[in-house]
Amino acid sequence: MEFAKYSVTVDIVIFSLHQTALNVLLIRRAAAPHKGKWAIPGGFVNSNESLATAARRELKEETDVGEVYLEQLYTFGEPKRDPRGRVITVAYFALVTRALAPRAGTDAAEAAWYSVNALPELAFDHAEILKYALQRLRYKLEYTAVGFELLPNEFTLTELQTAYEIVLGETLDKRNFRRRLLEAGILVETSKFRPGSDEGRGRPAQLYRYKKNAVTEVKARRLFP
Amino acid sequence: MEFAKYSVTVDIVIFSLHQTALNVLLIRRAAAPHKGKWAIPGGFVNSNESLATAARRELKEETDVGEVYLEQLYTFGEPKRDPRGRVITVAYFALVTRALAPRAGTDAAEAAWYSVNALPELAFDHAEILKYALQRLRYKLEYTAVGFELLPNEFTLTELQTAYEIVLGETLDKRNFRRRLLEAGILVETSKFRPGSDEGRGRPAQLYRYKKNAVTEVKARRLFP
DNA sequence: ACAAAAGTGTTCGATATACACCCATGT
DNA sequence: ACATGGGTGTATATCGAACACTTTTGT
Repeated sequence: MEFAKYSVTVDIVIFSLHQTALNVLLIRRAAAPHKGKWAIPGGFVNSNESLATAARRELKEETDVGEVYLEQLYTFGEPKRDPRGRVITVAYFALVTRALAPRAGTDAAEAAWYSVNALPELAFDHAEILKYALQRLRYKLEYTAVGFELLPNEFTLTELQTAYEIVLGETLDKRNFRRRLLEAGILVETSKFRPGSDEGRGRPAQLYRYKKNAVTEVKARRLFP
Repeated sequence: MEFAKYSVTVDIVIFSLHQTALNVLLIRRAAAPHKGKWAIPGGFVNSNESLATAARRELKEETDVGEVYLEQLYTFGEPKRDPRGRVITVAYFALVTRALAPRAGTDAAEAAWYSVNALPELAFDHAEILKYALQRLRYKLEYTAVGFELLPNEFTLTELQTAYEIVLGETLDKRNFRRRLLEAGILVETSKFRPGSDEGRGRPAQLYRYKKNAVTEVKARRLFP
């Protein structure tokens, strides 16, 4: 074909919860351009793999996770966004379940979790990508049940509520929260209990799991109006 | 850079209303591959233009429209989706205001509007793209006020309601519809009236315009729950 | 006068919100 | 016994759904 060809990358905004903040995984660039600056992890798409496969591969390179929630976000393709030449990036966002030790990939000097409330200056147009991802995450959380993806397999209702509160940045009413999630029919109660989290004080909380495919089931039904 | 490069195209799902059906603009391919098959219009991205600019340019090549609603939809990049080699396409969807005579572009033998209820067999993975676009349009219509983009500048409330009914595929209550849209504060009434549409019979209807930026204003407030 | 389409309010049920106390456990 | 966090119900306000008649015009 006689038409111009461009490099294509996938960049992945990886969200996770640590303590009381929503975090994103960033890498410090080991090479030019923007050497030394923090950036969203990503990489070039191989010629035999689909975009989603490339995203999943990059995700594995950065952090040891099994199944994760992964969704295509938006494609950024301004002509000058990369000084090396035209690079079109398909951005994804991922939700991972806990603070796994991040690995520095091949072209990264370092990898670290950053709270979304205290981000460093970012390379390329990554600030824009991240802003967009955050907006989408908040939006999705209100309308669907992706919140679980940020928690381990089994969790207490308080942990789940806290996760929602951290991401949405507002407090929620405990009774209303529990009623809504239980009535939505996306939770399965287990018979296990976990002792109070603060030094074992307090009444043990029941552990729940979520139904697989719950995310799609709840679609279009607003969870927190 | 030492990495593989790929062709990048933009494909645009152009929606419009004709009479009683939601239509899409399709072109018949003049060249291989899939010569003679119907396809979504699109083309290669030039090296100096952004993705959105490329989409807008292609849109103008296919149909003479001024301002239109244009939104990035999704990026499709399966390795084998185009037999010529790896082609990644950034799909957009557009809403245009009336049935402008479509023009056959450079690589099209023919262009025509097709009802989304009676589509021909489509080239490449375009059936998938179109299905996705339709789903997104319906979703957007419920949550935001994009419906106007399918109508001329001035319209009657009945016309607007009909547009919603056609796209959503269900009938709506007249009084509830009017109340909701008027209360949403996105309509401006004009002092003009249009004589009854069927041979001038019936009471003339008041014409409305919509506020610019209305689409973003209504975001996140569900219009038809 | 009649046919055709525009326009207009109210009632009822469902759902969201606001709110405070008792329960189980560890020390 | 007390400190800590888990768990539960009800009353009120708001919003959506259902529903039928009057008005204006052309013929």
